[in-house]
Amino acid sequence: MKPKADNNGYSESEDFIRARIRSDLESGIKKPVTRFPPEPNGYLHIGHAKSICLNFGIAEEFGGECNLRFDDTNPSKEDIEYEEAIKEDVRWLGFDWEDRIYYASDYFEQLYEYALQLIGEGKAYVDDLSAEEIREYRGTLSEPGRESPSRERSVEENLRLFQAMRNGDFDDGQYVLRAKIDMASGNMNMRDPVMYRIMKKSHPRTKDSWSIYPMYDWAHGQSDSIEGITHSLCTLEFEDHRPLYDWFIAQLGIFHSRQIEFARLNLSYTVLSKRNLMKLVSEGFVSGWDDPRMPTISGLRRRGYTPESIKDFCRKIGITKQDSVIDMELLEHSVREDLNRRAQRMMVVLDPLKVVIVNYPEGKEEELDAVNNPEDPSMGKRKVPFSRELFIERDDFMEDPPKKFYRLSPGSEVRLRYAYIVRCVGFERDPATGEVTEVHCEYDPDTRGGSAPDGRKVRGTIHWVSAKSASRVTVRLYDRLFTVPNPMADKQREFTEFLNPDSLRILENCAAEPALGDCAGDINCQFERKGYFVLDSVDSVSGAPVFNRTVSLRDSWSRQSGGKVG
RNA sequence: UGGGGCAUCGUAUAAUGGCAGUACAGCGGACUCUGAAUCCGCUAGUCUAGGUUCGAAUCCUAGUGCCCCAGCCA
Repeated sequence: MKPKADNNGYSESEDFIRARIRSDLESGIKKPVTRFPPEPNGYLHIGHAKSICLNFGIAEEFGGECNLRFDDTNPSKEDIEYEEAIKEDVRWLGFDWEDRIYYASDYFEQLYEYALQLIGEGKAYVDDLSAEEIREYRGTLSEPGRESPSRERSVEENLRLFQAMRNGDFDDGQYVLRAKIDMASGNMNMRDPVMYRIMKKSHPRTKDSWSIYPMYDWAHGQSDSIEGITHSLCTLEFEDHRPLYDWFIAQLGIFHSRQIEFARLNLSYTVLSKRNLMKLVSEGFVSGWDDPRMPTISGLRRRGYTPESIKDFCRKIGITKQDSVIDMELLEHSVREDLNRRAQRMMVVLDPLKVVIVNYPEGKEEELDAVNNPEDPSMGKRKVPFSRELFIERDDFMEDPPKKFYRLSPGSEVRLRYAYIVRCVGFERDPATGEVTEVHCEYDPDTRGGSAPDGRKVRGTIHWVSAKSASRVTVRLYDRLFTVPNPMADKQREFTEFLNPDSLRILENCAAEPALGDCAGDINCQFERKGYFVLDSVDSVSGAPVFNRTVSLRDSWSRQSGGKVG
C-alpha cells in the first residue's frame, strides 16, 4: 500500500477496522452491518460521535447498513428522556438509520428462550448465592475462583427456578442465572458470569412484564446476532469480554457477529464519561447537558460547532487501539476551518470604548460596503452605517503602546475597517479612575472605504460600530472547562477541583452592527478579529440576542505579547 | 509468568521487509483593509537491549513502560 496522504490531516490508507471489513468482504460477507448501541442513560458526547462516525461511516462507505439500537437492559438507570435526545443528536450529525431502530428490550423474549436452551444443555444454572458471596467465590485477579454449590443443581430444578424468577416469585437479589463456564479462568468474565438478575422494576418499554433483566454480556452479542450485525464495534475495555461474546454465540449456534475493539476518545481539558458529565450537571457546575462548555453533542451544537466540523474531527483522529488523548486544539482547528469557509462576517465590539471623529460633521451618517465573507464572494456585501461617534475595542487603544502595536495610540494612524483611515489626536480619561473614557480622532476623507489613494501603508485595521445605530447584545465567552489537560490524572483529587473558574465570561454590553439586534435561527458568524459566534438557541429572546463564542480566532498577537493584550 | 491490550516528533496518525510521511501545536518569513485566512520554510519521532537480513518502525528473543478486568453497570 502506498503511503499516500492528502493535505487534510487524514491519509487515504484505511484504519485497521476498515481494512478488516474490506478483507471480510473479499472472503464472502455480502455487506457490512454495524450498529450504534447507546444505553439511554445520558446524553451523547464527542466520544460517541467517534463511534457514530465509525459505524455509520462504514455502512455508507461499503454499501452496508447501520442500525440504531438502544441498549435498554437496565431500567434502574435508564430514562426515556434520553432517547429523544440521542436520536436528535445522531440525526443532527447527519446520519440516518432509516427504519432500523431497535431495542435490546425487543429481544427479551428471544433472550429468555436462548437462556432456556443453555439451561437445558447444562450450560447455565440458577444460583442462590448473595451478591457478596458471588464476589467472594469469584476469586481475585491472581487467584482462581471457587464453584458455587448451586453449580450442581439439576436441569429440571434450574428450569423450574428460572421460570419462577421470571414469574416474579422471588425478591430482587434472591437468585441469578449464571453461565457455567470456568471459575478458574484467568479472564474474570469467564468465571460463571451472571446472565440475569431479578429486578422488580418497571421498564420504559416492556413496563411490568419482566421481573428479570439480562446483563450486558448476555444481551449484547445475542442482539447483534439477531440483527445480523457483521461487525460489532466497541471500545477497548470490552476486549476481554470478547471470549464470552464468542462463547455465548457458539453455544447457541446462532449467527456469529464479530466484535472488534478500538480506543475510546479522550480529549484534553475535558472529561468524557457519562458518569462524570452527569456529576457536572447534577451538582450544578454547568447549566445542563447542553451547556456550551460541555463536550456533549448538544453542548457542542449550542456552542456553535457544526456537524461537518465534528465529522471532520472524527476523520482526522483516526481509529486505532492506542490509548490517546487528543488535543482540544485539533477540534478547534476543525471548527475554525469549517466556519472560516461559511461564516458571515460581522463587526461587533465586545468591550466598547467611545471614539469621536472630531472633523466628521455632526449629524452626518453614511453607509459603507462591507464584505460578508472574503472566502466566498458569492455571499456578497452589506451596508454598515458610519457616523461621528463610534465604538472600538478598549484594547485597540493604548496610551503607551509597546513595540509592534499596530492599533490606535496618540498620534498614530489606523484603518477603520471598510471606512476611513483615522489618526488619534487626543483622549479623555476619568480623573477618578484613570480609565480612558473617550478617544478623539481625525479622519482622512480621501480614504473612504478604507483604501489609501496615496499608497501609504497603514499596518493596523480595527473593527468598529457606529454608536448611534449599534445594537446592544450579550456575548458569552467560553474557555476550556478545566485548567489541566487531564482532570482525571490526579487520583488523589476530585476532578471538579480542576474546573476552570473563568470558563464563562458574560459581556452584557457589547455593541453590534444593527442587523444583529434582531436575528434568529442557527446563525454562525465571525465577529471580525474576535472569533466565531453563534446565536444562543436557549437564552436569546427577540430584541435581546445572546451570542456564544464557539472559538476565538487564532491570535499570534496575544501569543507574541504574552497574552497581556488583545 | 492471573488474563487481556498498547508502545512512531509536544499531541495524534501513516508507512504491512525498501526514502520515517501527514495533520494539529510551536517557531520564522511572505502576503494581507481581520495580528484571521492563505502561501513558504523550520524545529521535532520509531520504548530499551540483543538477533535475523543486502536492508528492520515492521520479523525473532529478552526486557521496560502504560492501559483494561475481581458490578446482580454498560
